[in-house]
Amino acid sequence: MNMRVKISDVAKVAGVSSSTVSHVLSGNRPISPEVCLRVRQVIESLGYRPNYAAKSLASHRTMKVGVVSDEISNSISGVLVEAMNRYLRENGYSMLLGVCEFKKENAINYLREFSSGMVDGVINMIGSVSVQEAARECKTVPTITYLRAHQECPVYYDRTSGIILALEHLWSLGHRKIGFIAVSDTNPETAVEEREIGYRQFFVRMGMQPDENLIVTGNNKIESGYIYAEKLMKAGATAIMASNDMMAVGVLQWAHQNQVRVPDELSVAGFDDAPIALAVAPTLTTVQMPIDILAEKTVNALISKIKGETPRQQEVLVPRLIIRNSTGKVKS
Amino acid sequence: MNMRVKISDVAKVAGVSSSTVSHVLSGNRPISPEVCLRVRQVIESLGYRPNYAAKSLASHRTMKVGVVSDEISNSISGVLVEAMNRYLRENGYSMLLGVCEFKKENAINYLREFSSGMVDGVINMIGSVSVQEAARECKTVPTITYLRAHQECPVYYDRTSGIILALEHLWSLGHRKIGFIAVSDTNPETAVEEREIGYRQFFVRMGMQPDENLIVTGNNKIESGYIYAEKLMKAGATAIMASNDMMAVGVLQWAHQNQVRVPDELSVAGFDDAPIALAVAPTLTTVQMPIDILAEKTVNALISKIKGETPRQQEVLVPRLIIRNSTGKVKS
DNA sequence: ATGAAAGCGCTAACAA
DNA sequence: TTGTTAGCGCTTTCAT
Repeated sequence: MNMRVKISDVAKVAGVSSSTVSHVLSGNRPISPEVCLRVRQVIESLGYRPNYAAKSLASHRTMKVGVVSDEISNSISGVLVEAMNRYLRENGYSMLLGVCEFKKENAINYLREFSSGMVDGVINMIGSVSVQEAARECKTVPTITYLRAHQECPVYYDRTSGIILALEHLWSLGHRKIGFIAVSDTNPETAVEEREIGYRQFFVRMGMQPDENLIVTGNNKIESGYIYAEKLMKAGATAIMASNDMMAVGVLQWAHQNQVRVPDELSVAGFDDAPIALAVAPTLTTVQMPIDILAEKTVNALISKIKGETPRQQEVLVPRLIIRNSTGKVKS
Repeated sequence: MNMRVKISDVAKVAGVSSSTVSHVLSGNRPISPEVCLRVRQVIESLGYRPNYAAKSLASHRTMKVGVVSDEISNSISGVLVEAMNRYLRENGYSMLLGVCEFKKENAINYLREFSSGMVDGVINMIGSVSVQEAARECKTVPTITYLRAHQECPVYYDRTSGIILALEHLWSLGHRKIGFIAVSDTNPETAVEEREIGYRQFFVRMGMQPDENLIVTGNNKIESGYIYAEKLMKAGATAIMASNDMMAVGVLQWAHQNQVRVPDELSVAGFDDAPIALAVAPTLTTVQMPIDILAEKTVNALISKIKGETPRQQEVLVPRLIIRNSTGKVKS
């Protein structure tokens, strides 16, 4: 092992005690200016850096937060993780990221690993891990599960009304036969998938029976949109609402490949407002996830929890519709 | 602080010494089957989990690798980070990720933080941080800088010949006026941007002077493609080669908005083969980064370095052209 | 095959 | 304002 310079070395050279050096670094006890300066110079000249493990062992704090996510590239979760990272750093924390690749086993491992003194708090973003499971695995380490209907989650984002917002927009453009690409993943906190509920609710509210031929279930990926677009068109859809942007992009791709003009012959709407919504042509009308707010509130909630403050009541965020170029009046 | 169960508690209940428990866990000393079983049962029933900080303080190992990257969402780096994460875990390491948001200051901070006993090794993916700088900040901690021409980097990927590959393809389709969107970011290890070199080299090889009106410099983002597409078309380009996929997507977007049909009226090629290359319509012809191989070789090199093995010689990977639907014969 | 005990490098309570 | 010292919870050498 490399003989690194330690706090006692600094103390010796500076002619003070280790605890003085420690306090110069932490700043939580008054130090005379001269001593402070001298210690800092010695630290500089010796190239001293505090040992992280020793520090956290002694102080019972790591200033680290563990985040478990299924993926980070090519999806809205990456944007979210980046935003959380930003807020964590603003509060002096570093992020330890566990990427699980949709394997629950990985997620559980990360939660266990993280909570054995590795971090001060955990953010669980894994859809298949419930609030209770996360809390159980993390034992005494403060844990926040991201975006669930469950009371203990600091923020919740109402996907049901998000879908309704988009459907109202399509309806106002004259669309009546609106295809819907649902998703099967239901999180453990809600019995049924919220976006599909929104779809069904909307049509009932409009005095219509939702047409089962216009409802298909995808896998959140581009391919689902591509595959189901044709089926929905054949079923008479003049517009397609997808449960996320990736599947909406798949629909656009199918349309392009089959000379179906968007939005003239087919309107397409997505959900999330992922970066890709702006990259495709035509740009995608979509329901926006307020990523920054979600990240901030989640991080803040965790930090309060770490500090032992009593949690605030759950906040419910209202979705916003972003109208771009993939939706238009129904063809007459 | 929470009174967590520690190794001595397990030892007491199991009627053995702490060191025996430790060895049951690590497996690096023979233990009698009965003792082993008893200890494991006690561990289970007490819900014991080793304290991470104490472990690394005593063992001088963290089994963690720090990765510094500018971004993770919406770019090829996220895919790469995910791939590295996979290989690291296969080797028993966890990843500590530092997202720097293109601020060099953040990068330096992460490198310093990581190398103060927080990780066993560091992977530097920040373009503006040179091999030397990274090594300096990380002191005695083994460090690998990702994808540089520099000798000490385990893999290198020849972008110059990658561009030439794509240009040969366009040339064979009859294109002679090929616009090029370069990028200004040059990494500290190479004096000039390699992709631009490739472009210039190609035309010289074809016995032509590269036309300066057909060369513009973008910022790696979609908007650059969008902005420069028009300029390059006006300069007579029948095809546009972009230095990355995002800018190529910007060109597609401009084309779509201006009723320029791709590839009938304009061919477009990108670089990287980011996920978005498959999401757009038409799908993008591009030069593929061998992400998985790059990730594996980089991770393996770091792990060897951690183990103190002598580094192997740098490996140079050959790019591959992926022909999709955004390139076609020049219009006659 | 197992135990005893000396640290790892730091923080924080207590003393001065 | 500063120093002394007792741990933090584990690994690992040395003994047995």
